[in-house]
Amino acid sequence: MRCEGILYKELGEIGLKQEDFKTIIKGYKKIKIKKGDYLIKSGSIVKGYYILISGFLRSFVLDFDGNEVTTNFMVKNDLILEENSFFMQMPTKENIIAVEDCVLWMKDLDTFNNHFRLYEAYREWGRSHLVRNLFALKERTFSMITDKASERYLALLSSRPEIFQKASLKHIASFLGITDSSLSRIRKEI
Amino acid sequence: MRCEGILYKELGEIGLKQEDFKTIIKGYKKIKIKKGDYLIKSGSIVKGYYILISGFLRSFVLDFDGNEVTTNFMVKNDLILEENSFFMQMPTKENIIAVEDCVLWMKDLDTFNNHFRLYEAYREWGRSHLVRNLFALKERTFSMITDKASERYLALLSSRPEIFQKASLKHIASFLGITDSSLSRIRKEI
DNA sequence: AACTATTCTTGCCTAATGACAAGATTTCTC
DNA sequence: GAGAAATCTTGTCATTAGGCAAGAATAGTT
Repeated sequence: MRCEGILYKELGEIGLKQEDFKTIIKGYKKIKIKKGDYLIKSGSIVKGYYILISGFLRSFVLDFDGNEVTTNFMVKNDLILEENSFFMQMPTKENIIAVEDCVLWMKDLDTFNNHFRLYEAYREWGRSHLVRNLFALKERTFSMITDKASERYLALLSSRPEIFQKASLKHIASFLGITDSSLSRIRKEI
Repeated sequence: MRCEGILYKELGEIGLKQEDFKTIIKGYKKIKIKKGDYLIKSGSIVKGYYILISGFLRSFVLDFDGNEVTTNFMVKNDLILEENSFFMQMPTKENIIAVEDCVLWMKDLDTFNNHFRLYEAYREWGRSHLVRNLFALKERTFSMITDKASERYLALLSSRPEIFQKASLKHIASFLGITDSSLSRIRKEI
């Protein structure tokens, strides 16, 4: 099936035996959500991690005044994992909303833990995802400190151009840590 | 031995059998470094993760112009883990330098992987540390976007007061993402 | 197509922070 | 404890980005 290609791509190359691979694959359920639906809602406990088959998602948190601050965008093939809530089973502060209709693979914590215990290669895979997320976040924080908004804008434009096809400038601005007016002016300059 | 108290505190409560606990403890080597020494140097491959027994450390990266940007401070009991370099065995961009003489427990990757494979409780422990680090980093990034410098200063002052005893204002300023002059003015206001 | 809502741009003014440099203060070293 | 080095403060001025509000442009809806 076409959709499973993503799981093969993600998990097919990490050195699992054929049958173990099948078990792991079976642990995923396919789910669909509509544009505007929430995949994760602030205050709830995240029940699974996801791999995005198709569509586009945006995550955000609310600041003190209730304004949305966009924390990330997720495109096809991305792993969607709110670590703190998923692993600790605590209410999350994050919201993840579908910007377009989305199809995803989902795996719940029990299944995950089971497979994690059984398969070393799967553990490696999970760990490397966590590490990559951490690394990306560190880079983002660093960039917030050292680069000015226009530089962050250009960097994002060249590293993740898909975002600009699907997200509004308002949300991109908030992801960059600036207001939409400022982003508009920056774009005018360039 | 007094130092081992930290390991007991970290690892004693995670539900390991007595003998497994002993094996894990034995995997640590004690190391000492002097004030001004580097625990981790940019460009090198990190060979272990550490638990700080005593002393104070500061991590930083260099920006484009070669200026230090302080990324964190580490106090007694903290876990010191440069995930990307340790797990992926790639050269790190981070530097970690001893602000005071330090004593640490260290565990290398092979030993870690071994124990990680054998003991589920140890896996849990490692995972929860990664998750906590990620969470803290997310909070920091969020704060960089939503709070102004003076608020970040006050938040740091109340959440991690030890830092103000041991780090210079210059380094604290850079951790907060501002210049030392700005920090000086902020402190004057308050 | 007409209406509405949302997004995006722009103007004007203000606030926050940086850059640079000069002193003041503290710390370190011999 | 004298001198050097690093740290911290302060002043002046420039730059960046925000707040607010009004239009322009776009998308969504019936």
